[in-house]
Amino acid sequence: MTIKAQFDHSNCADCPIRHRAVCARCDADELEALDAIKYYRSFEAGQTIIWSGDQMNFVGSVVSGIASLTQTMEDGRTQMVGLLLPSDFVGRPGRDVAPYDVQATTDVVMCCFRKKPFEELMDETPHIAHRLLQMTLDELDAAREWMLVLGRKTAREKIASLISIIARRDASIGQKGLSGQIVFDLPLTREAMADYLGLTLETVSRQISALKKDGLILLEGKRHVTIPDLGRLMEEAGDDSDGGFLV
Amino acid sequence: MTIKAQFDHSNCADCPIRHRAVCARCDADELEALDAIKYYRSFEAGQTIIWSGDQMNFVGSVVSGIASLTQTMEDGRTQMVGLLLPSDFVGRPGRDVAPYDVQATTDVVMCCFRKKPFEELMDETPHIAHRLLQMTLDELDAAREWMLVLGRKTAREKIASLISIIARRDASIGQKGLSGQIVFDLPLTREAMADYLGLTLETVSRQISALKKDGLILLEGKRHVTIPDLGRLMEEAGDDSDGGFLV
DNA sequence: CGAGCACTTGATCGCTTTCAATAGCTGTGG
DNA sequence: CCACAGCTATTGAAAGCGATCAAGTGCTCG
Repeated sequence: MTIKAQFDHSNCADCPIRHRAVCARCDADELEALDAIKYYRSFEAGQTIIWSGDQMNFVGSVVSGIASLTQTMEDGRTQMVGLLLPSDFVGRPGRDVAPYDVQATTDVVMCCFRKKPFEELMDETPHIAHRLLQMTLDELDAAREWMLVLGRKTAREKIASLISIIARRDASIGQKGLSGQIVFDLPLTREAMADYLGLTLETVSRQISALKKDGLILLEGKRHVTIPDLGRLMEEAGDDSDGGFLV
Repeated sequence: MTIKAQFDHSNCADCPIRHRAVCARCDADELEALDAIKYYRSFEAGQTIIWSGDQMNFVGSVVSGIASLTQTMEDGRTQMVGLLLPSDFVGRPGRDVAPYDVQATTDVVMCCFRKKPFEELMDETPHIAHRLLQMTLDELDAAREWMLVLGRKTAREKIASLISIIARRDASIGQKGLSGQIVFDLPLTREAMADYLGLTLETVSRQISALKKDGLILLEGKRHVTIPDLGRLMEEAGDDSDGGFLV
């Protein structure tokens, strides 16, 4: 069930994702046009936002919270194929049917646009189309980065990769630095991590325990993580620790 | 070393990828503008077209042949993250440095555009930007499809997936039907397949032998494949055999 | 004819999965 | 306040799949 949005963005100027979302490049006029076709929806953690195969009648941006794109095989095996953070875009202009399940991993607020008007708007305003192209290219890069993780990394490297990516994204959104300690909460269950990494949840649990034992991460409870040295963790992930690109 | 292009497309109208490439939607004027900044380059099988980290001074389309995008870890592990077929686009407007190696898997002819003028052209001609967005979204879908393969499929399913995807793409380009027998040549070495699938070349070889023994594929020599029943092969790949989307 | 390459096949090893039991936490109701 | 259900997570033991190491085949080209 959709719960009530806990904040009212009557004004796009106040929007927390204003400068990163699909509308980032829009001028006042364009923003007004978008405003006319937008509405907010909220979802509780665990809810499915869109079912694979469903008719899509909106596209939109994640305003707050985390959602995931998931593919499922007939026999039930699942693979997460995308992690949607605030400002990420959901849906594809020009496509009617959703190819993946979209699920709210945490409580999620979305800024939705009715698809038809959005598509028309996109044809008229190059700023939107251009920004969407940029974001899609970024997602493609992230997907390809992830293919390397899925195809060639060991379980330990996969976990280290995931944790350092979450840490970097978190730091990037919160404008915190990457040097010194990084502290954050894992937004994913062990099972969701396993789905993302192509592992079982038991293996995820074991490898997290191992990283903890080796002092690469500190755990308080199940979810609260402190990274004493991100560089060391990224080495463990098999990345060159200079790789400074933030998704 | 670059070898001489074996055909001269003085005229875009004759181009074999005219209707599928980034220029697909362009009108006569736009085509002329593109024509002014284009040039052809040819590469021999095995050549590296672009090195990861290199300055990119062009973008372009694969006209003929097959190229691959590959990521490499410091210790030498590699993962193919994209397979570029005729009409596929190489390079990213707005980015200077190549993030992946691009290699010619077979002999390749590319239609290149100098990057700077292409970027300017893109800002002016929505047809190009729009088509590029479409193609990028398609590639993103393909990448996500592949994440499921890499993360959750068994070696046998991976091989079956790769062969049926090549078969479908081949049939789509050649305008051949998908019913009845499909006959084609594998454009990849066992090692390249392994790189694509996150396997070793020995495992690839074993699984191909197994599929052959089970009658799912017929082999003549090492590369020439006949698929007696694509539906059955796709079942083996773990896909629902109706999944009719062609990349 | 021999070198080089792509590929195949065999034997063994080890990592991740699978199956299974247990711990810890939260919320509910007696 | 405690007992218990339900959930998430941890840990152990055993099995299986793909990797690794190794040898050998078949083809092309000089």
